[in-house]
Amino acid sequence: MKAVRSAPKLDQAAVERALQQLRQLVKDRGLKASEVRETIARAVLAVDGHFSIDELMENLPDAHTATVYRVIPLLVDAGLIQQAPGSGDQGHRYERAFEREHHDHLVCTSCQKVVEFHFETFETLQRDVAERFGFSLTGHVHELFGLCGSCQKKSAKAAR
Amino acid sequence: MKAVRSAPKLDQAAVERALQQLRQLVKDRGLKASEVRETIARAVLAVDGHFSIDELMENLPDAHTATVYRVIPLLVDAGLIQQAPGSGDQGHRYERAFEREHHDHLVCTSCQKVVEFHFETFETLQRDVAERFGFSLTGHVHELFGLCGSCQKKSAKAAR
DNA sequence: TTAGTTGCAAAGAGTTTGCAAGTAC
DNA sequence: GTACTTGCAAACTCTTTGCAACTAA
Repeated sequence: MKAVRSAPKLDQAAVERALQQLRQLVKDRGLKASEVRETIARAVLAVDGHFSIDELMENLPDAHTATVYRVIPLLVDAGLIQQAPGSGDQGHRYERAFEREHHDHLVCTSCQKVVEFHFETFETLQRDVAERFGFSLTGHVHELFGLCGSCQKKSAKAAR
Repeated sequence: MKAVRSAPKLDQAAVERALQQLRQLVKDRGLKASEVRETIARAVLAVDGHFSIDELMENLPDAHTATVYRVIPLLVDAGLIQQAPGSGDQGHRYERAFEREHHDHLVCTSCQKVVEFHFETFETLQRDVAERFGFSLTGHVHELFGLCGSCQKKSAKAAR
């Protein structure tokens, strides 16, 4: 098992590879090239951690909300981003998926700190479980919740 | 590892125990007893599988939506119900938690079939991961996605 | 020229909140 | 009598959709 760095910044060549991947999908679907779409793609690739649509909009003063909502599914399908934990309660959250190793999340329920980890044993066992029930596994959500070290100390202090 | 039955029906005594648990919480918080609240509690306890607020409302012609939304968090805190997979996209889903063993979910992304399973090894490993990062584990979400046997066959057929 | 893309406004779904009337303690 | 509960309607947030103007191919 190992911790995974939050999201190593992509260099310019990597961004270009991501855009190529997006262009390929656009082409395959018979869609047209668009400057705005690439602007949005660049913006999501520039984010280090998790983001909501709202947060993303702050870096996209020129793109309109509806357009971003229309582009996001394309970026997901192109493998540039994926849903991140915390999605659901107030708006979905995303994180970069492009050139990023698979990982799961450990979230502090007090300070919201997120540790990302990769544990191959989980992956193997998950495939075993799926197989056992006749499923072919295509994905999973695995999030652990708890109190991080410093929040444990804080709450112990507060209890006194 | 073993499959978990969807949600063994609660007998009357069990429902009473659940209500007692709710009453205790209500008391502890200095709230007042309420008939409507217990009606809602009985309704959620009567559901076998997963449910949305909307679906629950159909069994509660007398309770108002706002009231149900106000009571749900209380039922969660009392340990009668918990969030279920599928929450997020269009409204939260819940399932009974009271006198029900812990389990994770395996969901077919095509027909939405849900298999519940319990695999102690996951539980153990999760605690290990949390500990390794200095967290004390309080909960987790673990959902596996894939195609169930019959949907695999169907999609194989369709591909021909 | 044809069909996808965008901005904008309006609509939608799910959920929350303010308020007045009702009720438990 | 005080404080919690409920019904009701309105407000709110996030997301989607219809439409007309624009643009890539």
